[in-house]
Amino acid sequence: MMHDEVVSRLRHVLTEGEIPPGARIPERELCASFAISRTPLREALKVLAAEGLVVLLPNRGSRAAKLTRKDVKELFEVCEALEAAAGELACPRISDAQLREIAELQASMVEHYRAQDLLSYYRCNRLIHEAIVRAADNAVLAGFYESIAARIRRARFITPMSPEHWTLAIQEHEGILNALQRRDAGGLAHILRNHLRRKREEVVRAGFAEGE
Amino acid sequence: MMHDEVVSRLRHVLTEGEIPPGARIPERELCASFAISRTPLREALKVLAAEGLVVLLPNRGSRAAKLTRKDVKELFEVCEALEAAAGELACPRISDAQLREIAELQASMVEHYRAQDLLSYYRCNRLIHEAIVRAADNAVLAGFYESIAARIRRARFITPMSPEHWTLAIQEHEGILNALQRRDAGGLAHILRNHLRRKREEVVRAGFAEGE
DNA sequence: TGGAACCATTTTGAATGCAAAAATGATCTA
DNA sequence: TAGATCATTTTTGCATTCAAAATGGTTCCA
Repeated sequence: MMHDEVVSRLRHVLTEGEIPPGARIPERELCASFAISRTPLREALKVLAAEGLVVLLPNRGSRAAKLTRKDVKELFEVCEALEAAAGELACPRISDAQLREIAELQASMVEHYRAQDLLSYYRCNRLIHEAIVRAADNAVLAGFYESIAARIRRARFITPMSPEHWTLAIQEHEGILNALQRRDAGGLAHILRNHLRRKREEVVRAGFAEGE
Repeated sequence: MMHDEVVSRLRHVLTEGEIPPGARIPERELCASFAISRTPLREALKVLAAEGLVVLLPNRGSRAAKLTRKDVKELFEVCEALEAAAGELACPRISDAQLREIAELQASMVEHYRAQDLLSYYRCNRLIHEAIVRAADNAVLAGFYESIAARIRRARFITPMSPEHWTLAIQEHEGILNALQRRDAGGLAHILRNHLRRKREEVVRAGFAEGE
């Protein structure tokens, strides 16, 4: 198995919640389940520790990182800056095909909203944001965004969504698509910032705390 | 030796130019010079590969990453967003002591400019930018900034600086300090963006290319 | 009975060993 | 002599091993 694949799989295990935040990471079990030895697994753990998904306690093993309130605040602050930058860069760079793709995603997202299908809604939402970042055509930015998003995702997963927020989020997304289509970089950046700020409040309000 | 220390030392070896970009990383030599075995060194290599300082070629060892023109462009684009965000966040958060510290750094930087001491100037410049990021009080942002700056630094080190650019940079820094003192978040973000954009042009103009 | 001290077990972090892949270079052929 | 082929050496990636540290449990004594 490729090194990057181990990192990806481990990241998936951590982000998609199979190991809850704060829990010990069972080195031996994961070795068995990935069918690799401790060496490559430990390499992957160090990489994810550098990313902030894992905390390494010297001589006491590794744990899935907990998100403190401050972490959430910091992650959202940076995410805001990155998404706004992505939006600004995407406006002049986005292709018509990419624009169509986002419009389609937007349409199905609205469908899921109508059907009150939260999970499918989240999936579309995520795909749209990722598509915007991709349209910015900046690998460094995309990497950082992925890393931030992975950490935030866990927090968002556990927050319920109030009907008002949901409606508002849909409206904001209309604005995002609109700004993209008009190639209004400044406007898009502004909307994305507000969008993120609201999401952040939502997460924080949801009484979010995994411990400090 | 602590794991993080190996990463730091290796990062230093790579960024401060002891191993030129594109060069093979001599695993055995580094093991000897750090007095460690291959396992912890390889762990550090994977971490730095995730950071983008090292490229791992499967079964063909690791090399110090080369910066292509596109890399430089991408790094500066992200750096712009991060520094602007840092400036915005720093304005309401910066303490008087931190402000004084930056003012002092600014003063000695001007001194070095007068003395045409480029190296000392660079050092002060770097410390100022780092101080602003620190004042933003956001560990995630600081981590990303450090990672970006480490990669950019090598490019900047090899670019000479024209007298006009240097004078302009000094002027921009006056503006930066001024905006900080006035706690003008928007203004500071704007100046930092321009400042970075100019630095980027400088680097690109310097015929920068380590290869594609 | 409560707690401290001690020992066995487990876990961690790093060195070493081993098999597979790549680089090197020596030989052979046209 | 140039190029190809194959054996040798080196390097890489991973599994295993080993020492040190932490954990857990038991015993012993106040």
